[in-house]
Amino acid sequence: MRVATWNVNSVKQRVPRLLPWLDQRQPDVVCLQETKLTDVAFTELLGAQLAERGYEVALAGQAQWNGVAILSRVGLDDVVVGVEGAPGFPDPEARAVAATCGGVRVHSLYVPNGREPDSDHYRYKLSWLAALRDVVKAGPGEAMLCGDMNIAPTDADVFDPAAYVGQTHVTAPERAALTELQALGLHDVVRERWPSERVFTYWDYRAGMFHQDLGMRIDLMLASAPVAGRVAAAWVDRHARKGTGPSDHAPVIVDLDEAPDGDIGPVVPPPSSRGPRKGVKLPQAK
DNA sequence: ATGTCAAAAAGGTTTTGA
Repeated sequence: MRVATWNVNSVKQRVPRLLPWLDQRQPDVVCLQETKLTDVAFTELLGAQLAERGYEVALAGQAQWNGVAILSRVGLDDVVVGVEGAPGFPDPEARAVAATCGGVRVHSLYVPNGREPDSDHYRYKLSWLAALRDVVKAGPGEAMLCGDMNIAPTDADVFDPAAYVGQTHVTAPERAALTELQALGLHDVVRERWPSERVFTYWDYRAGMFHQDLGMRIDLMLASAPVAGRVAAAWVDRHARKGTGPSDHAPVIVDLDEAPDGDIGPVVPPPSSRGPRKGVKLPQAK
């Protein structure tokens, strides 16, 4: 099962990049953030084209800002919009949707930006993360938190730690909130796969930042242990940040091996019942 | 020039958010 997350920075503007990307990468589950559309407008824009590709869609949108979605072609059950108990700013914002897809509780998350440390928006971010932790804690054991966390977990996740001192995304309270979330048993599967590589998911549009690879890793896929143990690949699709009309974020893609209990998808028959493969010479009986 | 992009209200540009 291939799961991806992508902050598209307006799904309306990104249609010419999103549809070819779906066709090329063939993700089974896609978490989108910053769709910036109401659910009605999203469905009018993409409903038919996603259905054609076999995706069911769970939406938590609003006009103009924010907006998240989950696309799935491996089932989409028990959809929950929002984070129970989370604050608004001051009204609730469209920042979370969860669904069970292929046996995994998938969360598409757009964590508040925080703007300035110690601002109202920053406090909102921290409260929102605390509420998210409580929801995940009460949830099932097979879970993936996917999305734009607006936090760089460590200094290795920003191009120049000195340039970010005193700015949001890197402060100790934000990192502590992320650590508390991960303390529920979640694995940062991209960092675990690439422990000492330069890996970014976001590059500012300005000043040729992408071209110089001056970015941040703020889009994360956090998997509970049973899911993390199935990770076959985990990577950032930098190609999607190139070319004409990209988002300022690249997608993150994680491939999961089949669940060990085999309740995901069709059971492959054992080799003995499948007969010889083409081109394989069997010993001849005499 | 915060070397850009996107949305919306206004307005043919400015404000807000990232």
